[in-house]
Amino acid sequence: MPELPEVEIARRNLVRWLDAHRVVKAEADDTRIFRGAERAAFARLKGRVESLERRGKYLLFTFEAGRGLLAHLGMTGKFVRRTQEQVQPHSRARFHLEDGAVLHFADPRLFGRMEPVPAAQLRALAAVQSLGRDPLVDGLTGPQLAEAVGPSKQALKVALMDQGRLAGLGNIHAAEALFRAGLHPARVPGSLTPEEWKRLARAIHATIAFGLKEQEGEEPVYLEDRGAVNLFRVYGRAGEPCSKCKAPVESFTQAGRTTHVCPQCQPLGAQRPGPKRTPGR
DNA sequence: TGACCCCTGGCC
DNA sequence: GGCCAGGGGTCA
Repeated sequence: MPELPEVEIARRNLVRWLDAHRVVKAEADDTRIFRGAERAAFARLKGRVESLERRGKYLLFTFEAGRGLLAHLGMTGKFVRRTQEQVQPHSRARFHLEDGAVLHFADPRLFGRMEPVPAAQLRALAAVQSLGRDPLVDGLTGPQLAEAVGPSKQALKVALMDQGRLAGLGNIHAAEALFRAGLHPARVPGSLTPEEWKRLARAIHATIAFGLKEQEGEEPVYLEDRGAVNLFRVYGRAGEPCSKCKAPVESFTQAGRTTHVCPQCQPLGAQRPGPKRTPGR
């Protein structure tokens, strides 16, 4: 699914496409990607895109004339560039460019979201305001991670995916970062040492960098959609031997999501993952 | 704070 | 043919 690296790749592609050619026409189908937002306002987006920012998994478009768009790819959304003749399955919204190309927002499951708003209001939207630190945009050190995630009473992985604490990590990259850091997803955030926070911050950066490197290119193919090729270290590998120690990778459910973990490389240790335990530090 | 919901392609 | 996947919003 689109998490921080996938959305960042989408942003880079869009910048490249939209820098070169203005939008001459925007149109969108009547689908639930607009939720409560005004679909007619989407059709008024045109001209040059002055800036395109990413915060967590959100894209913030600023068009000329003060028009703006907040976009979220949901779980299956992607932006692709096609010719006018090419048919794009599940196309929900389109930008027609002056060179004749068409940028489609394609989203089979309709979990994505488009919200046209005046550009001046983009940053004030609740969805954007409530986002925590973005590792790529804001940087992320061990102490900063500890400050953002440490106070959470939720399991470590659940807290990492809390967009209000840290913006951009989803189920896959959170699991991968924890594996790289050798930390169990069920650890209590308050129990991590400064050294562990540092390791985790580094692991998050490494996971994001890997995702960016693997997915750079014109056509988005999400890592988990690459057929038999699983490039992840633990995600989707339940029952397989761990790439480091050969112990079988395990999976369990946390907050309704599947978590993958190597019990050897990511020991839970002596800590009781039980509730209410005042964080030691 | 957690359970549920949306939605459909892909896989068993 | 049925179940699973899950980001994020909503609700109890």
